[in-house]
Amino acid sequence: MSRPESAAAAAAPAEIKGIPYDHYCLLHSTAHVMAAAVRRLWPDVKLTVGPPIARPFRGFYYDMDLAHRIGPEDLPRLEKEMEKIVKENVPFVRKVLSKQEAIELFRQAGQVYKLDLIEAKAGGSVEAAAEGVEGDAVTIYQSGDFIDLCKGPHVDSTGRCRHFKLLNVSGSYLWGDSRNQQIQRLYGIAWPTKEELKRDLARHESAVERDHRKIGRDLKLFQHHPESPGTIFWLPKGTMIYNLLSEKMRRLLLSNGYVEVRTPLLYNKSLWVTSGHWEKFRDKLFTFGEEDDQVAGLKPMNCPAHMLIYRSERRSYRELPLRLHDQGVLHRKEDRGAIEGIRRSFQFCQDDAHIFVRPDQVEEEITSLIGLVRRVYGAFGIEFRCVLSVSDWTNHPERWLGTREMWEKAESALARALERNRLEHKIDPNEAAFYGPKIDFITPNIFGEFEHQCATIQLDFNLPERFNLIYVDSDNTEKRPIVVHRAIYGSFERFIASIIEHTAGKFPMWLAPVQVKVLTISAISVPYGREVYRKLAAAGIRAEFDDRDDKISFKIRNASIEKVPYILVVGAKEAEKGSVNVRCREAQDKQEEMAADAFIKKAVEEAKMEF
RNA sequence: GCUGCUGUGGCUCAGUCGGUAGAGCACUUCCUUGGUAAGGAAGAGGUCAUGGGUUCAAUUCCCAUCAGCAGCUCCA
Repeated sequence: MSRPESAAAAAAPAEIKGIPYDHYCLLHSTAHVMAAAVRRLWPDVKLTVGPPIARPFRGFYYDMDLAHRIGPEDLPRLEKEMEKIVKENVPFVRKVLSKQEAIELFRQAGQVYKLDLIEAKAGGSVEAAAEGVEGDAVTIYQSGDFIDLCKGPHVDSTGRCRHFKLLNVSGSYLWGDSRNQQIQRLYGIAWPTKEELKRDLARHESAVERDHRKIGRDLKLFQHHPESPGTIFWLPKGTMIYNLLSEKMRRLLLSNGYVEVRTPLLYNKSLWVTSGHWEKFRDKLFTFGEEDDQVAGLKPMNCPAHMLIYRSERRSYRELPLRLHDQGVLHRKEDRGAIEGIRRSFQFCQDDAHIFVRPDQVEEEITSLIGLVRRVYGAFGIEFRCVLSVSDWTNHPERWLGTREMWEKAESALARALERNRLEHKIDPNEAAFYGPKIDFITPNIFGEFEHQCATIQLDFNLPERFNLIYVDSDNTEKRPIVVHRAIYGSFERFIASIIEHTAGKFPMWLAPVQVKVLTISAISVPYGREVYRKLAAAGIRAEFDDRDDKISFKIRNASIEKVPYILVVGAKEAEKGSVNVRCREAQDKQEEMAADAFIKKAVEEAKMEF
């Protein structure tokens, strides 16, 4: 390896940005190869940054500005050019220049964005140090005639970058800042061996099949219509899932000290002014009415309504924690490009609750919440990672309500709770809600990378202040409660999207919209089949009866595509014995004949809810 | 919202180098009564997203709008 920075190299970390070290080097190097190939085809290209990424899939991209619009049809050509560079097998050579030398080098090459990086003018989300600029020292890597500003590390030579694939092209903002111009971004993947590349490509293909939008359409769970863009029409089977989750959560919470409320959708502007939504969340509010004093808005959150309920009585310290659960319908006017199937829509519904606590109750409450999250996600086998989102008062004081002191208190309380529950977590500055810091629980995306925010626990010292909430303490003095905003599923819509993608539509027995499908062999067996179907229904099993005039193999194929957990085949043989022939989704090659009543008993047992 | 791409029967997709369209699945009817992932036949179904423009003629070319997709930005 021609990496002269021996000290640094010796202490190579196990992984960088969640990617194993060696793979990181390969991805980064392949990004250079891609950029070099782009420059050969379109010499006017001006490069910005091209890092390895862990999300939405493990790969790399390179952001670049060039006159030619790169389309999908250009990718094969570009890949050919990359293959040539790989064949040339030139080493990646690291050099350290002074700032002045580097500026001279990139100025001559016409790489203006690299100059911005060196001179720290990039701004946005880009950090110069990550690109190889540290003090007066500027690190560059050269491979053949291609030189790039880069901190490294890299593989030893372009010959290592043989197994790659370019995936797509899209737009991105210069320096990741939406106020800047749009440039082009090329995505790719790379692996050390052909087999690994093949496996990853297969994963990308199967991801399309797991996509909740496709499964939602195929299994008739939900649909969308242009007449109400960005919203969801829940079909009977999707509604079944929705209601089961809703009911299950309701029971879980009611047995954990919550009470449930129902609150209006529409409120006067004055409420939103009081809550701070008018100031900090205005662009997401759907509003009605022209004259200022008559303006009303659809709620984007339930919290202000719950503040009103809390404030409606004089509260004692003995009542706390007061936990108000609300499955109210929320509306948020999202950016059009942000809506995605049911995962993000204009209208949704959280398994929301606001918990009013005394300061001495915060940590315990959060601990028990973490327990509930673990219980629910464990039941589905969905993994999560935690992120502590905090405020950034230094750079964006305008984004937060209240005072810095309040925020620091809230943030350290959350950090302590995470510590106490031994939850590993990342800290994300500048990502807090406008009223308080939060712990988000992130679940895997379709590639298995942690991406989707579902459960959330948010601490709020601001709304109690704004709504002037008080309780009477044991010493008969008035005190201010703290509010915990929390959701376990997050939203039903988003959680269902995750379940669909996690299970690929093979819902667990208790959640499957159709649990059992009874198929008749021929017309003779219809009366017996109907009898079995009725018994199932009477036992509370969600069953369907397929007595159509079709061959059994055809009906089995259909039921299999619908991913029904149990298929019961009934013919003359079964009718005679009072049995059913059971075909299980999880072991389709093994069919088992058993007494109809025995199967019903087993199905009822398995259909019991799991948390 | 921004950049790029897409929009043909319910679904998946052909096609028309400008002369108003086709398949498979699904649907209806008939034949078939068949034992573990597609039996056969016939039929019905589309003003080719919408609105303009160019043209003798537009589903096809151009523009706009709407909707969707890949990202960016943002979030439950």
